[in-house]
Amino acid sequence: MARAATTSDAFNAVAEPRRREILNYLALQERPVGDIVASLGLEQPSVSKHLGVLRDVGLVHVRRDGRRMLYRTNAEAIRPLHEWTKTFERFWQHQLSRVKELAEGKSRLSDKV
Amino acid sequence: MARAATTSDAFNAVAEPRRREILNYLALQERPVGDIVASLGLEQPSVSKHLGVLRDVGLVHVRRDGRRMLYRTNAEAIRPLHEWTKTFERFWQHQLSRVKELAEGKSRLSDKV
DNA sequence: TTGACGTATTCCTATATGGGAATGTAATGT
DNA sequence: ACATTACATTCCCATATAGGAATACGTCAA
Repeated sequence: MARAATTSDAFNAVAEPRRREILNYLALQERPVGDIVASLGLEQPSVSKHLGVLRDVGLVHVRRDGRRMLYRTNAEAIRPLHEWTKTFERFWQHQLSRVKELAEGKSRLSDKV
Repeated sequence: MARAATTSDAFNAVAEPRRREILNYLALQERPVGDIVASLGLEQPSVSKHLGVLRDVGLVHVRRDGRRMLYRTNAEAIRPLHEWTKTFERFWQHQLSRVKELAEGKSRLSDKV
C-alpha cells in the first residue's frame, strides 16, 4: 500500500510546508489566488493544486468574487490536530521542569541532558 | 518532485495514523516492540518500520534491554506541531463565541454564519 | 556452539504525489 | 463576439512510500 492521500485528512494535508504557509497567510483574511502566488512565490498552478487539497479536507473555504476566488482558512478544521498534540502537553511540561531544575543547579541529572 | 519524505519532519511523520497510535501507546511508558505489535495488531516488520520513521525525526527514544528494544514517545518533538496549531486557536474561539452570540440572539450576524 | 527469541532490514509492487508545462474555463470589459 | 484576466485542470515524471514476504542480525539460555 502506498502512502495515504494528502486529501485523506487534515494531518496529511498539513504535512506539506507550503500548505501550512498558505493556511498561515489566509488565517487573518480571505485572499484571491493571485495574492497567494505573489506572497509565497510559487507558480499559480501549484497554488491552485495546494488549495484544492486544502479545500478537499475542509481546511479552507472559498467564495467567488467576479473572476477571482477568495480563499480563507477554516481554523475549525485544524482543531483536531491541536487536540491530538494537546494530549502530549503534560509530558513536555514534565521535561521542562526537569530542565529548569537542572539550570538552577538543583539536581544531579547533568549526565542525562 | 514527489511528496516529502515521512522522515523529513514531525509533520510528515505523524500524518500516518498508525504512527500516531504508536505515539499514543508509548506516551505513558516505554514498551518493547512486541507489545506494540500485540496492541495495535500490525505485523512486526511494519511496526519496526514505523518506529524507524519516528526515530529518525526524534519522536521516540529507544534503549536496549537484553534482546528487547524499549521505545517511548518523546513528547518534546510533538511540540512544534502543537505550537503551529495553537496559532489558530483564537480563530476557532472567535467562531465559537459568534455561534454562541447567535444562539443567544444577541447579534445580527445571522447572514454570516 | 546451537537454537530460539525479539527486532531490524531488504526486496517487491501498487499507488500517490509536487512541480513544470501546456491547456481549459469562467467572468469581465469593450 | 473577442480579447483579457484569474484560476483550475491535465499530462508527464522522478520519487517516496506502506505493507507483505523473506531474511538478516543481536542477545541470551543451555
